[in-house]
Amino acid sequence: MATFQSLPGFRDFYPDELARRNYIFRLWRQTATAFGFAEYDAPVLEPLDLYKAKSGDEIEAQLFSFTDKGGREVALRPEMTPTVCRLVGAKANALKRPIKWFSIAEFYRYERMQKGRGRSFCQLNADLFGEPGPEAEIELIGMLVQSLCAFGLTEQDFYVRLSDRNLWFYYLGAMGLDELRIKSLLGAVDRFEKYGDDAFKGYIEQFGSLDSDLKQKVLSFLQIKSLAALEATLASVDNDKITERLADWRKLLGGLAAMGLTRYIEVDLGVVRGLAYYTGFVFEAFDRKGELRAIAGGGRYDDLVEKLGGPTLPAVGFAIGDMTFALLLEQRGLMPAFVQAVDVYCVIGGAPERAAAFGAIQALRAAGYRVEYPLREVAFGKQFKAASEAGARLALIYGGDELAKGMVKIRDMADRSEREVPLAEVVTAVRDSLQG
RNA sequence: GCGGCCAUAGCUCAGUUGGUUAGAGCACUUGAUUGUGAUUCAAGGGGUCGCGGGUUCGAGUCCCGUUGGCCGCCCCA
Repeated sequence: MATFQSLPGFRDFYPDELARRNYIFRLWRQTATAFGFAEYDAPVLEPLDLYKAKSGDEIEAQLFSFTDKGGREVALRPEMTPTVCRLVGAKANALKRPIKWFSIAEFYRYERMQKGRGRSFCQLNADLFGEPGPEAEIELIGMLVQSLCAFGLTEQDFYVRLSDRNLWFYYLGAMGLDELRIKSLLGAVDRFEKYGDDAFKGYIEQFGSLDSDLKQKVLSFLQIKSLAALEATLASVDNDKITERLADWRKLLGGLAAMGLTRYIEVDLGVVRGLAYYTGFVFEAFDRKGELRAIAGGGRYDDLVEKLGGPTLPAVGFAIGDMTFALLLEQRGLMPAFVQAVDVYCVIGGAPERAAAFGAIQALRAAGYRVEYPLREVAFGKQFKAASEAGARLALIYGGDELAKGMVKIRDMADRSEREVPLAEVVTAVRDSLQG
């Protein structure tokens, strides 16, 4: 047993695991780039206050935080949103709108480990700043869906639940409730799926009682699963904000429909997301089987840049975590096997042949081919076996017989055919063989 | 922070009511094989049985603690 282990909840990435992570990152990056998002990165370590500012003590308890040698209170980043707000806020006036940025980064939370959750994990974060209308949500939800579809996932595998905190506020506000009561009720809505009626306990403790008519209205609102039902429920409420908001909904759903994404989207007012900084549309992606925790989540946060000291700047963002996502891909058999196949394996007879082979090996590698050869003298049979195990498409045979004629033998590992080419023409011969 | 289950080789696991020097398969290395790759055969390396304490003539095995892992609760940005 090794003396040292990685810290609890942290992951080592051995080559095959890193290959899988790189695969996920590569398709995420490809997708984000296709959607016109620009990649950024920032420090892993941030001032603790950056996270204290926007969240409460519960959040702070799950931070990897400490005092550095200069006496600064610092924390490993638990999420990207405050950081990206800091970056955008600092240069907001110089950045061309809309600002579309993404990052793929590692985060740290001091939490108990669970399936799909560790103390370190990676996320794709995408954010769009400067667009107050639902056009921003269309862009981000479209990208979210494609970030999952890029791996072969379909509407059979996942769906996106779409909801709106604004409409909740307008609806409950029109009934005369103040902000405090509305926020408490939203907390209950968030928990209702899990706890049923017990979800309202907090509200009752806080405000003494819960009017049964109000409760009925909340319950029927959170069960709304379509735009039509939403419009029907709100038809009786005469309120300009609600009318405008329903227009936003139509624009958002219309845009997503035009992108062909309707089959991935489910309107579901039961989703409100716990986090306080969301201010409008919110959305979460889940696996259809309901076996895993949320795959992705996001929403609008129009006040956060300003709260963190920047200008007023509307924003929408989402994040996908790598752990649950990788579990989903594995469950659906969509995680490819990664074999680091080489293009060419050089079979080398002895010391003089080795010297001759090295020139070609260097030239082929410089030309971009993956070339391997045995570091030590090994019997021919072993070398062919090694070539085969390395997945080589070609074997270059530097043997005494060939070199005596000024030739190299090229063996096609798949069909076992062989031909000889002059030493000086090895690179072009390899190129021809690999292209053909 | 709370609860359940678990811990023997790199991996998957055997290991009898507590009894001599702790095993298998896979993987790895080497050889059979000094010019031709998926087989086969042989040999080898690798374990203070997670760690610490206790019971016992004797502990991988029983007891306590601890650390780590898996799963769930709280939480989930």
